[in-house]
Amino acid sequence: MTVNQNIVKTQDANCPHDKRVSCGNCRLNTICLPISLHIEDIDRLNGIIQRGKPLQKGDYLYRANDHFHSVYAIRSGAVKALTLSDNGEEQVTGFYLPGEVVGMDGIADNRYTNSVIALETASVCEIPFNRMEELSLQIPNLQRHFFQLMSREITQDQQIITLLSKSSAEERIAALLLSISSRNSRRQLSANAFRLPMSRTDIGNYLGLTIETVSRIFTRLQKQNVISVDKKEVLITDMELLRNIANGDGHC
Amino acid sequence: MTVNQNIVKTQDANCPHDKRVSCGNCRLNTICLPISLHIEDIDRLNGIIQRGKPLQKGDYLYRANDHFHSVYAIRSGAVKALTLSDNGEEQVTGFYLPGEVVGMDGIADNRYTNSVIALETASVCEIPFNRMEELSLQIPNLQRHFFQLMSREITQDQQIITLLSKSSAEERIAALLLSISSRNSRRQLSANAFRLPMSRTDIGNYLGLTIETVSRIFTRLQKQNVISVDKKEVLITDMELLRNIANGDGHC
DNA sequence: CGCATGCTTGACTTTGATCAATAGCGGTGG
DNA sequence: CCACCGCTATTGATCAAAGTCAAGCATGCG
Repeated sequence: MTVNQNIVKTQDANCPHDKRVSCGNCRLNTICLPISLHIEDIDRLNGIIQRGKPLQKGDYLYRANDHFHSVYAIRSGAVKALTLSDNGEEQVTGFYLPGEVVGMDGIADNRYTNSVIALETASVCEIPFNRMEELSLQIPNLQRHFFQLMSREITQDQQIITLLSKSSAEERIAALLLSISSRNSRRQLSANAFRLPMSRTDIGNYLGLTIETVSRIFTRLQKQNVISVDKKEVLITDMELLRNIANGDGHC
Repeated sequence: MTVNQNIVKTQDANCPHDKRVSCGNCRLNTICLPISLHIEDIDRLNGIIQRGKPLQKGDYLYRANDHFHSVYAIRSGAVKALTLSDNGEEQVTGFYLPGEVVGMDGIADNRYTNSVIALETASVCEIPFNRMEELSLQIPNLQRHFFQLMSREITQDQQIITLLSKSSAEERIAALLLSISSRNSRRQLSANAFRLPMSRTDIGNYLGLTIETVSRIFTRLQKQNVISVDKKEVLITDMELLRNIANGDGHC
């Protein structure tokens, strides 16, 4: 028994896609769960959560126009969300990393407006929305938590709006790098060295730039000794300067 | 008595800023309330709603960083929401017309991230959020309604992201005109003739364009006989063409 | 009336898009 | 093993859409 538990523990620690996890022992629960939830309430929430087999790179988690029934917390890996615009081209609306939640766009009309695609092998926790709603009626903090989650999505989308509306190509790239950096450090990973899970094309699409511009900015930032890029590996060598660039003080 | 009631009724019909309104008799309740709410539940919701004196043009409904305690349904007039970006300039994040709800950005961190300012004389219904939450625990449809409201805000913000990321200046203006048009017709107003409540500066700020570009696009659309503009009065003369322009088929 | 404000229009500049060529890399099969 | 392909990324040359700068006009208000 003790031996078995040790094995499980070891696998938990080593494999980020391990299915045998509950919210109670999940390393990400400070990110995706409200801090003020009681242990027994966490167990009740855990009881409704479904964990399937991991998505492979390129797999859809769901597609735009699918019937909505769940939101999903990313457990490992990374995904992108994208909408089809009226004239038919894709718009990447967000990248989601472990601990973050996708799918809330589907609540309004009971259909997802985004498609979500794995950028690399990724596992997710499925939260059936109807059951979460029922549970929320009994656990006020859970209700509050979901209101907050959705509100945060709103404020983040509005930050993207500001970025697209007001910032130069260089500022947009800098802001994206800083966003990924801070989200990594929230998960106890390095804020300075990381691997971008998405392609240049995805970055360009997300930031409203062409792939050529993205590439040029990366090399320019590298020449300015702000970052060092090797394919998808990024090393931020001058965090302070990167912040200045993101805030538009790059050239003044 | 009968006479008095008639007077009240007359004022209701004539003055959109009249305070003596309840959700039950509000002409906008199909827009801002869930259809599936029972009459007695509407009364309970109405019981927590506060209606103050109207805002005058330029008045703040609340300011970014204010402590969050309420969301607001616009009853009459129009308001704009704006954030301050990191480098200090304003970004208009939305225009809100009667029946629409502002303030949900404040839930995440108990502080508003936007400021909201009246574009013209406007009256609002204040919905204290804590009391709405309590009521939601007893009225599942109300909980669902707020999830949907917030989800709709998310999908709308994502549409703006797509607009800013992918569309030309002309497409952005066309899309804004169509948005206002359809929101007007939802309130039984003309889809073709209306008054823009916001300035050219606000439009440019919202759409990521300079005021000069906004002005030029308006005159260009007018020369193409798509719209007719006189100051803030807009007449859409070719709805079909305007839709084509918004979808990027304007020149192909 | 004179001044401030908001809008329009014109001339010129700049940023990022477009077009095009090339390089690197992983997989596949002869 | 290496020749070939497909895909992604980089780099350069040119172009165009929207920004900037500047001037002028209309409106409204003390």
